[in-house]
Amino acid sequence: MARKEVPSLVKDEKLIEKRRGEMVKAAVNLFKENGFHRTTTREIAKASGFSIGTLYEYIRSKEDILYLVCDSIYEGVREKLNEQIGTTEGSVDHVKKAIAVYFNVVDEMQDEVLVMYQEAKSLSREALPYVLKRELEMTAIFEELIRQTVEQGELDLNEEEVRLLAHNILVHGQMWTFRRWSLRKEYSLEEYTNMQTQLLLYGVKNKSLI
Amino acid sequence: MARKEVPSLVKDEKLIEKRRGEMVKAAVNLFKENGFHRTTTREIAKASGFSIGTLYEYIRSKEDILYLVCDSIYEGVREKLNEQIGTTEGSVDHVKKAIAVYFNVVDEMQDEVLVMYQEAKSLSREALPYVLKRELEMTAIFEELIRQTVEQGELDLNEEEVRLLAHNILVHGQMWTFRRWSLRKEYSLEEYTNMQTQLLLYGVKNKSLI
Amino acid sequence: MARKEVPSLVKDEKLIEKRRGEMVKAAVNLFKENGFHRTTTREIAKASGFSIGTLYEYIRSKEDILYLVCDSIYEGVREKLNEQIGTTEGSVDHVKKAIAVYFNVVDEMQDEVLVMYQEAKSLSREALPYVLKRELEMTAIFEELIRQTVEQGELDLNEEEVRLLAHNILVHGQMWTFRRWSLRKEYSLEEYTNMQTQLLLYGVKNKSLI
Amino acid sequence: MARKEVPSLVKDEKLIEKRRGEMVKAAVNLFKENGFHRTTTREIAKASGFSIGTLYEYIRSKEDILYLVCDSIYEGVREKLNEQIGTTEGSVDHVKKAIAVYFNVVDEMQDEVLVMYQEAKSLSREALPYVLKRELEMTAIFEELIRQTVEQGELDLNEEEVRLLAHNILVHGQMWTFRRWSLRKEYSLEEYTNMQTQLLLYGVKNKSLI
DNA sequence: AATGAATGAGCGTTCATTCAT
DNA sequence: CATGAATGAACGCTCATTCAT
Repeated sequence: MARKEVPSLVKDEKLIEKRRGEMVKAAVNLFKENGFHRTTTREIAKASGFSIGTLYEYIRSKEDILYLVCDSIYEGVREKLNEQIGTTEGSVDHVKKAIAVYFNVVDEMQDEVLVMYQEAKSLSREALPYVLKRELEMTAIFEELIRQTVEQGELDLNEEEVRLLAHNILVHGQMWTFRRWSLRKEYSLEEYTNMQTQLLLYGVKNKSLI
Repeated sequence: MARKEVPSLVKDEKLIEKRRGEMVKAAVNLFKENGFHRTTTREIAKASGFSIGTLYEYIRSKEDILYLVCDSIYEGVREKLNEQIGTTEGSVDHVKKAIAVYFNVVDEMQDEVLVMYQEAKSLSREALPYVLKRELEMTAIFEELIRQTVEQGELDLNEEEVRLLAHNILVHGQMWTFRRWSLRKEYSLEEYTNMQTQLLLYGVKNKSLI
Repeated sequence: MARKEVPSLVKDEKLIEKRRGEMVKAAVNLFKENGFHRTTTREIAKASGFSIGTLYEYIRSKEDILYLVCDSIYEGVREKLNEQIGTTEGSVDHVKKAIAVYFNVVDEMQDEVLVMYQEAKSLSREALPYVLKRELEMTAIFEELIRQTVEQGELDLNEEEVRLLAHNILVHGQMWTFRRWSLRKEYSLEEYTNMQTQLLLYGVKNKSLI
Repeated sequence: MARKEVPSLVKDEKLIEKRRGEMVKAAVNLFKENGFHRTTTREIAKASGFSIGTLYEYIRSKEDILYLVCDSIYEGVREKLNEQIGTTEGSVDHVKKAIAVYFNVVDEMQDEVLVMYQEAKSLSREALPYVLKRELEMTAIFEELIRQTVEQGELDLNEEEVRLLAHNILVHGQMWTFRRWSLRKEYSLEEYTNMQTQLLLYGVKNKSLI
């Protein structure tokens, strides 16, 4: 199960790529504003600069657009992540760096990320697994990094904790977009990143431990 | 800004309360299954046991129902929380207890919680603040508890960290519903609660600290 | 398998009957003119004096209208036939009478009959059998009449021939509508009836028999 | 009024003939399966092995294809008929032979015949007469044959009866395709041919005559 | 002569909402 | 207070046809 094939009536693969890119871009903006259900296919066509007929030359259904949007956003996030993280032996510093990079990417693409997490539920039972797969792939990046750091002896976590920590990192990134109505008022991205990194890795300074 | 007033054509306040309760109950079940947009007012009326005409005697628009649903779910969570947490001086044990209680409540009402977080975005700009307010109230419960624990000297956090920790607790509860497709496979609620409590309060056992 | 149930959102059975009657009437006229596929649901709604929304309160799909149209036409033909033929012991005179009555009915309802035979093929595989059943019921009326006449000893036919003759009568009736572009130019209904009756029952005066 | 001229953007007459032949062949198969209205021009182009653009180089509109299809089917039936009947002086045996041949041809081309009679009504008022003309030409073949047989003194029919009998023969052939859902269950082609020939020419053995 | 991307009018259908009873 | 028939704007989608290449 790699990526879902979305059939098109147009034959030129290059053109498909290009046109779909334009459509996805327009769709993201509209979904951002009004959500998937409140956005009409005509609006998407118009905002992409195509007729409704042309839109349907490149997709089969409105839901295809949502899938392409989700897929494209994941791809965007992943790409930026890979660019900036690179592969190294694991270390706590590297994990911290990765968290910062990830939070940065999420911040840059906050609208897209928000759209994806809020609308993905509208995907059909057929398409959903492909998107969840992508989410797991992203989690896996952090899992691997943490696992290596554990292997290097810099962190002390069992396998289950590794996975949960990776989950938590992902979620805190998403929350920066989900709850921005609240978080943005209180923290800058840098503050949020520093504080969450601190809490994620060291927890609360806790006198009861003593 | 307390609760939003939803006007009704019916005068009898008792009746309004009762009927709306029935409508909300039916609506939650339908939203759970099909989401807000895919649920029709006719379906809600039918599932509530009323005619479509009667439905509109008690609300003005479909969105009113969504508002009432969100409000009612928050109320449900809050009620259960208050019942089981009570007010005490703060202590780390008390915080742990509260986390466990909260995660439990979220687990019991997982469908409702999911509905609320996924559909609230469909509320109009007018209604949304009322719901976000509710979210802040819930955060405040944990903030207060943590703040007291800090005051008791059992935790060492500044005000910003108090708020972020409260926020994180909330988020990890929601995450149990949001990401259940993945988490449920790996952990039981108890495991999840224990591990998250551990990570939230003590962070990762971290040799680099030494 | 009696008649196909066509669900309606409206509860009042009397009203359903009435409204559907109006819709069918309007639809027949439009189908006559433009055929089923070229007629839009909006045209049918308008010609019935309803909004498009009201139309869909009484039917589920455009095809339902076609089914109701076919059903209603068969019912019309059958009713008129039963009214005028009555049940008697079979006799050649009675058969002749029945043919004349049937041809008359077909002539009166020629537009409807034409519509039915030309458009029934557009019914779904699910609905078609119900309509074919109706056709067989009509054939059965003539079969029975002929069979009785054979039993009375006035005609000499085996069972297969009885059925084929009944079938031929039906077909010659339909032919009066199908090929009216040609037949009408040459014969009046009375002439057509007389000549076909003659040919059906006595065949060609045939010297080679001698 | 011979055959309708269908303009083409292509000059090469040979090529037009060839390409249209391929298009018609593909179209017949598709119309058979789904009817004229449910078949798209794209499907026809694809099934013919051409692009949609090329299709429109050889016809002006979808309806042109229907006309060509009908014309081609008539031509096919006529050709087969001429091949096998030949021209002779009329005789009852010859008429019987012609009926058998015609029923055979109709049986062989039953799908095509069905398509033609069911879809011809979708032709525009402009094209329809050309197709009806073809039908009359076919009737004329039988009229002539019967007329000759009358002249030979083997049958006793006036001119009107000649024409009606020819009509009836045509119609009974068509009915073998139209009503095959019923007839095929009861009779083989041979039985049907024999019985109809019997009834057409000799009518019912009728004791009331005596 | 051949291609196929582009077009947009028009289709069948839905559903939140109203209002006469 | 309760009902449910009526409404029509708006939706997702199709497909015959055109025309630049």
